[in-house]
Amino acid sequence: MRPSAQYTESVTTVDTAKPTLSEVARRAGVGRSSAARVLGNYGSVSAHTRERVLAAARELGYETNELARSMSTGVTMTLGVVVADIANPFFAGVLRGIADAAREAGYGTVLVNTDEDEAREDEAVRLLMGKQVDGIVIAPAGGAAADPNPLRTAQLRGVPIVQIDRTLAGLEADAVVMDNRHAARDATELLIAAGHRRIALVWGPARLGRQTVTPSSLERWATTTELTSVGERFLGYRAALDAADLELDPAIVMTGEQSIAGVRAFVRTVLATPRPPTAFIATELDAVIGVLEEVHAAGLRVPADMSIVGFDDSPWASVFDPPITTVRQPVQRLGEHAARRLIERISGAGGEPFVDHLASELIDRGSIAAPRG
Amino acid sequence: MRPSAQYTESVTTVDTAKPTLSEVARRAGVGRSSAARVLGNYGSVSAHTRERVLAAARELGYETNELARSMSTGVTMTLGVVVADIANPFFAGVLRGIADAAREAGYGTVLVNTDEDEAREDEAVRLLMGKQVDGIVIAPAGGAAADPNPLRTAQLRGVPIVQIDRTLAGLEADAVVMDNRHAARDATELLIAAGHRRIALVWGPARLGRQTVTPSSLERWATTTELTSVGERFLGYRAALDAADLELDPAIVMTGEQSIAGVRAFVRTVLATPRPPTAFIATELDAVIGVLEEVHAAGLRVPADMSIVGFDDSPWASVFDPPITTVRQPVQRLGEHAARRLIERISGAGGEPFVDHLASELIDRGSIAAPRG
DNA sequence: CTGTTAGCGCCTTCAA
DNA sequence: TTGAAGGCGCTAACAG
Repeated sequence: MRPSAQYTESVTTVDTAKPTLSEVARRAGVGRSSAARVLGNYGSVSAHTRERVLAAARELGYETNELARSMSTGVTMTLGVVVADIANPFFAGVLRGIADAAREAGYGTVLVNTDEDEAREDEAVRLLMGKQVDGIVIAPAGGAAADPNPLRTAQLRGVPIVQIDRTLAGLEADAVVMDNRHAARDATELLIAAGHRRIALVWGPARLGRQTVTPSSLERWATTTELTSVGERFLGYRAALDAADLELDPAIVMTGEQSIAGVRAFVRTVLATPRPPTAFIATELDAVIGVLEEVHAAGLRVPADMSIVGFDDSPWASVFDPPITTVRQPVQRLGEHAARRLIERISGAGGEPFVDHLASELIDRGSIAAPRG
Repeated sequence: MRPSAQYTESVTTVDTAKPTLSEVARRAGVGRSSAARVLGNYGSVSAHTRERVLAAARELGYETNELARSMSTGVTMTLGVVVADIANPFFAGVLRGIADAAREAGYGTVLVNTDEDEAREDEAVRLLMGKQVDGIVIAPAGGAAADPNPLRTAQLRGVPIVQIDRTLAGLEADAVVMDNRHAARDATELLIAAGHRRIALVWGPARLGRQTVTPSSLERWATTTELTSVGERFLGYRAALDAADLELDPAIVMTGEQSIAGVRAFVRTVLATPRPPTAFIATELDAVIGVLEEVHAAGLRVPADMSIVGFDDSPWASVFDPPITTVRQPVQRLGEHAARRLIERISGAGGEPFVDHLASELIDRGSIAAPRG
């Protein structure tokens, strides 16, 4: 006969609903607050009551209602995460890092996708605020859209925010980003070192539009406090060209629609040119795929006829023939840093907002060779 | 002068904290319940009060506290999701589907990773229950570990559960899975049709261990109510062989450590055999990568020397040279189905638990050819 | 249509 | 050490 057998009847009765602290207290024959003290372990209780309460809790299968707890403590132990698309390996890795670091610190994670849509992003932040998350990790999509911007409001309300992957111009919040500028510069320099002089960038900043790249338009890019992966990669690319005294030819910097289709169109156009590039830097997964497709379709061989460097490493890149040289980004680490930073802020860490730059790694495989003739 | 200018002072005062329904009511000069009625839009209120309340809410930047709402309604409008690893493209896609379908129905999503660890899974379920989620989507890792299994307890407590990707033997809950058996059978038949007679399966069920595959051991697999992707794929493979009167050779069914390293070891061993297989079916992303690596390392050409069919399609597979024939699984759809089903159950839908099988698509590209002479 | 009165389950003074 | 009482912000019956 098991110790709890005597209670069997009431157990079966109660078992079907969620037992509350009061029920545990009653069954243990103690006051609610005593039960609360041992179940929430705080305050002090006699060894005797503690055991009685614990036993009662076990028998009832008691599980504390975090909602109620949050209600009275004002803390939910929950982090909100807002990203464009969790199906994108980049964000998936980041989320993994966030979730792990959060869990380690006892925090849960609620997720919202926005597809880079500002309205949905605002909605997402509002939702998270409604759920009373303790902090928010966000890859901000656009500028502050509405005037009473939910993100800023959240800050005002005292909810810490950590930006990832990008940075908003007017938002005074911590950020964890890749060191995209360096990564792109390294990639470009690797190609230059191999002898390339005409290196196409796929894709570059969409905003460049059709306008010629002037020193002043570039200056804007260089001096804004806003960080975008595309913008930074462009600047790194440019810096490398500058350092090598190579001219930046806007014709081989993709500025159109940022999609696989856009990439394919751009690559096809550029290859049909009198002076086609001898190498491509593909700054996104989709860019890599698009370039690979079109280069292949054009009957060019990598790296003999065309050199390629990609971003967003994948196991596939290494089994490719030839293995593709890529920039590997510590996505998971980025997520961990962001979560840890956020939790520090939640815990009251002060100080100016700062940007955490994570170095990525250039994995030199076999997709670069000297340019033809 | 903007309409709210007259309130500027109090706005600034209050703006820094989260305004409550009471404050809105006070400022609007109405009772709490009236404010509650318009903000929660239920009951009926005069147009006049409604406007006053709305105005006050806007001025204060009021946002309803979902926690408190949940507290009194007993509903959180939140789905819990438990998966092995969100960084895995399969689960990432599934999660995307879940999140989308959930959002559409007004539900939020909280995520927990388990790394296929049963203890962490139990912990995860408990956590979700603590957060009072309305339902749980789970890719169950193992058998019901502890006796008071959290998952079963959750069910007892009235929280609906939908299993995805796999199925637990004793769990009476809905499930949404891929039709792995058919997919594997189709893949195998495609190879057989191309003339292959020795087709290796990478990987197969780990449990097969070193034991010989006997009719009875197979029967167990076939009759259990437990569904695993590996097991089902193995059965599909076997069914295709049976139908073609081909013998199943355990030597070319991988049963070891399910990892890239395990795959490489297996492939190397099998290739060194007197009668190596002429084709590989790789049932996981990692299996595909491992096979590709080793086949390449062995100097074999695809598909001339070796045919390959993979699972878990990827953009990379199509830009590969040759493009890899793969089984594409509607991962996102799987997530959507699971979430919808779960929400139906939450909304009170009755009926026996049932299993929803999703068909996957065999994308025939270029990695299959007739076996060498 | 409106305000009053109770809770939801927990934490937290405050006396005892 | 322990219990009683009040409150977190909201919804929900209940009168008026």
